[in-house]
Amino acid sequence: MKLQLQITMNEALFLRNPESSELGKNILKHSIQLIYKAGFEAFTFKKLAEDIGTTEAGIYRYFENKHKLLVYLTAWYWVWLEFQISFHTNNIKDPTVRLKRVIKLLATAVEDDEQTSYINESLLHQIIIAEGSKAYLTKQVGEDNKQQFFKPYKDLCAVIGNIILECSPKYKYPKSLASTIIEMAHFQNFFMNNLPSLTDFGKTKEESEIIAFLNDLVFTSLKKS
Amino acid sequence: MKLQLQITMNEALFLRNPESSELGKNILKHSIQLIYKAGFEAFTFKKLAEDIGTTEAGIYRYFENKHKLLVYLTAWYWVWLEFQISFHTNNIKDPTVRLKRVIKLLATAVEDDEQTSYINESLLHQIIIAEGSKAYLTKQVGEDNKQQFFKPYKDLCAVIGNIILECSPKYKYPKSLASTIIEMAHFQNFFMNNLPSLTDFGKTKEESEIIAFLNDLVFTSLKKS
DNA sequence: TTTAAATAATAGTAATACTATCATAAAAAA
DNA sequence: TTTTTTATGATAGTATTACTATTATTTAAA
Repeated sequence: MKLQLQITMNEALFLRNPESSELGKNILKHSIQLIYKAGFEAFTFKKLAEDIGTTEAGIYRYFENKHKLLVYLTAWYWVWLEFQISFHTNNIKDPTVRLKRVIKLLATAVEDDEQTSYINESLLHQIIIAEGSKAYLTKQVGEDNKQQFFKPYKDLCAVIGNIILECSPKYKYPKSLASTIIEMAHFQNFFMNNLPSLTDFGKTKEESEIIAFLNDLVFTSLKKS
Repeated sequence: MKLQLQITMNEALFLRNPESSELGKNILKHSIQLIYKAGFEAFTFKKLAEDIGTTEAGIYRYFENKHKLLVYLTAWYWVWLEFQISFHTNNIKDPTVRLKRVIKLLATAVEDDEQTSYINESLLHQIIIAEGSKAYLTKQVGEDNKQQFFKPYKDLCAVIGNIILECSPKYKYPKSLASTIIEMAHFQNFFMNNLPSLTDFGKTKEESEIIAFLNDLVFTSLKKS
């Protein structure tokens, strides 16, 4: 027996539910590997099909295009991460301890959790760092938003915003601080590894330093107010 | 007579210097308009050529591909912004006043300054907000960085980092805070206008609120240390 | 056992991202 | 002024991408 956590995704993100078949699961699994290896720009459905051993048309039955697939993967990640957060902060009363835990979860490379065999959370985390913003930095962001594609991201942001308010009820920018924490947990990681002079962690390249930076940033802001 | 400020760009960014000819200047001018209107993904050299009234091959004589053109535009913007910052903070002794001025310049929509007829700084600022990260969020970031394509961005970050240190010599994360300010000045703007629930400014959509948020974030961090 | 649904195999199209060639016009050097 | 260089325009062509459509075959459900 095995506990399987099933994430229900927005139906408008796919044509056929990829979690409902072997081919679908292979699409998720191999797209994560391919995007991770080649980057989103070089990633094509043709290469993905070859990788899986199916045809291009086969992929198109599941996803309209690669943008939708990226949005699907990012949405999946945010849902998963919100679950991780609620799991790991459960029963912690002190909101500052909870917020610290959140920052750590955001900024730490995840280990593949084996619960979902076809999603490698560790690779997916790396994809979110390097490609995640491309899901919304488009001309269709308004359309996509209307279809609720970014709800998981917004939900996570709201959760973190609420913890911030618990820490400091008078703080004026809980949501902006929440989105800042999320984005910076990823960007500082990308910068540290690729453009190190944009950070103070170029020497050590330690995630723990990003966590320390974010903790300092957040808790001095909250202590004051 | 007119004072013309000439920005010297990294030669590896182009095949032929676009500032050296009418066609080149047209490429810059129209690419800014097109990327602004259609977004970077939908932007092609063919459309650009049609817009200008030249041929695709004509564009390729100046830029190797559209990625290089985007990197060129972003690099140009950061050089220009650093000049704006040094101009507007000149003779201000108090580093906190200077840092506030910097935050304001980063977060404020610029007016087209007419000094450079073929570059519309206002549109370019919007492009940087929506497309700027795509210049470095690629698999080639390492290669591009070796060729110094991101030097203007890093220089600006260093300048801001130094002002931060002047404000607060013991602060431990000047460069990370600088890159956070730069990125968040843009991302909070994008979120405010496109995914407002990720911010606290969805109602008013005022840039002044972003500035207030960043000031609060930065100066509580610096006051403490 | 029939019927429906999913997949594989194949083909085809329009657009994208280029490269190459040659003629001509304009500007710089001789 | 003539020659030579350099930039542009016009045209063509290729490989890849981003799809859509059709039909046959396999698998699973009724």
